[in-house]
Amino acid sequence: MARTVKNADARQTEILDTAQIFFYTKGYDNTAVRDIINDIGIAKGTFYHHFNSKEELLDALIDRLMEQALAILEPILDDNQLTALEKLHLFFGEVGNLKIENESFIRTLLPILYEDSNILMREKAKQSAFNMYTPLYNQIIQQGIAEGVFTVQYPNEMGGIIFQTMYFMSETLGRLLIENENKQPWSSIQKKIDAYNTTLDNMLGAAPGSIQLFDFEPFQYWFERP
Amino acid sequence: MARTVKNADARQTEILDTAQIFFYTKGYDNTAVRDIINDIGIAKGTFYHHFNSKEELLDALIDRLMEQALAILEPILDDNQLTALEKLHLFFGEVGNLKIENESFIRTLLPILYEDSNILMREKAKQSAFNMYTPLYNQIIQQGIAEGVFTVQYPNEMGGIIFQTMYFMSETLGRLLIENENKQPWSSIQKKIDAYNTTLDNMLGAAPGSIQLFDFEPFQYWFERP
DNA sequence: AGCAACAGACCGACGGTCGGTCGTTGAAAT
DNA sequence: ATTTCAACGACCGACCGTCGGTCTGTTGCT
Repeated sequence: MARTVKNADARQTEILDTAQIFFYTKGYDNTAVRDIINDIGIAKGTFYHHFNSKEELLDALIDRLMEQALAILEPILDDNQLTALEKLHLFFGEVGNLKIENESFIRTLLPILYEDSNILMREKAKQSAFNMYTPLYNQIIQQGIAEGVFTVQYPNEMGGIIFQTMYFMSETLGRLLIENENKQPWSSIQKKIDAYNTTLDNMLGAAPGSIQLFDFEPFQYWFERP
Repeated sequence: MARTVKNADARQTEILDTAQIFFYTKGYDNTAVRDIINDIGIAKGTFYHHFNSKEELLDALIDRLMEQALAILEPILDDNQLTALEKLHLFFGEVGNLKIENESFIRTLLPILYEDSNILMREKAKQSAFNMYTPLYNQIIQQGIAEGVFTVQYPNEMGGIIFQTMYFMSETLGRLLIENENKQPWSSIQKKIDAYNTTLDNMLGAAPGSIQLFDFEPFQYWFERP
């Protein structure tokens, strides 16, 4: 095969980009290294020259995703104009990609993401996200305490717990969005969301109704049009 | 090879027993179907006569584990002598196997359990446990509300959230127990546990100090002797 | 010349398949 | 009541395709 030489960074980016498309489309386990290299048009040896293993590729991909997320989150965190509650809501909305323009992307991604064959990717992403989010949340919580809107007994321990709760909420709702064949009425979904919001209020010692992680309208729209 | 015939149930149990030992010792991914059949002394075909796939074996094993757990939990749940708080604490202690006599077993199991190569097993177990625990917790929560010790706005949604929080606490502590090379002092571990207990108090609207999921003494002992 | 980038034949291990074997069993035939 | 025998299903193990990963080179840039 014709040989084309690129510098290492460009080739790695090319592999990462292609892998990301495959992982989002077929899932990690169901994507063979062969799929990726055939699509790019490189040989096995080239791939393993840049990555020591398939799993290392996954790690690199997740690292990149985390950097991209951090690039969105840090400006929010550092914005002195925003209250702690506003930051919390922005954190969830911005990176959760809960926007109407992302609908078709999310609708195709979610079923793949939650397949059994994609567990490794999900788990690694969760671990990385946990490590990234925890200090950020801790900072927001401290700000909230300073503003008098949060009352937290163990502030430095709370960021991680908040992340875990939000993560589980996302996972629960994500799975509902997939499985929902109009089985559950919107009211019961809304109740679940309210329960999580209330739980977060209680965890943070915030006034009832402080935490509102979802804009209901677009989300209801998603649920009722499967 | 010499041929021995057993009835289907006996053979399946034999395969399950052997698989369990291997999965607990080497992990799911690192156990080959060949390992299991060689150990028992049966052929490939025999295995696939009883189970359609390796993953189906895992599912069956987890189902069995859940049944065993349920056999412990239901008598506790149905015991009219116990308060909601007592049941909650028993639930955690009994099935968490947090007993001194299990120490060596847990010390060998945990590192295997939390290996990347064991994610599928962990995830499936979590899903099954979630489905099993949620209604049980809901029942305890209702009892607690009736007893006046819990104040919960969304009782039917709370069981799942409680499970998730406890699950994450277990995972966090389990990982700390593995990784801990005496890095973290006991006081910081204790603080984490306290944070989770307080969080659960807040989530359930219980009086501060109601939830005490750990006996500190044996657990501290585990942590300080790695 | 030297070295990073690339190529692709090759390897062992894996989960799973398939055609066939043989012990067991229950009902029909004696 | 005993014998026969066909159907059943537990069991066998050679075989298959695919996978991640290795190794021995070759190419082209500096």
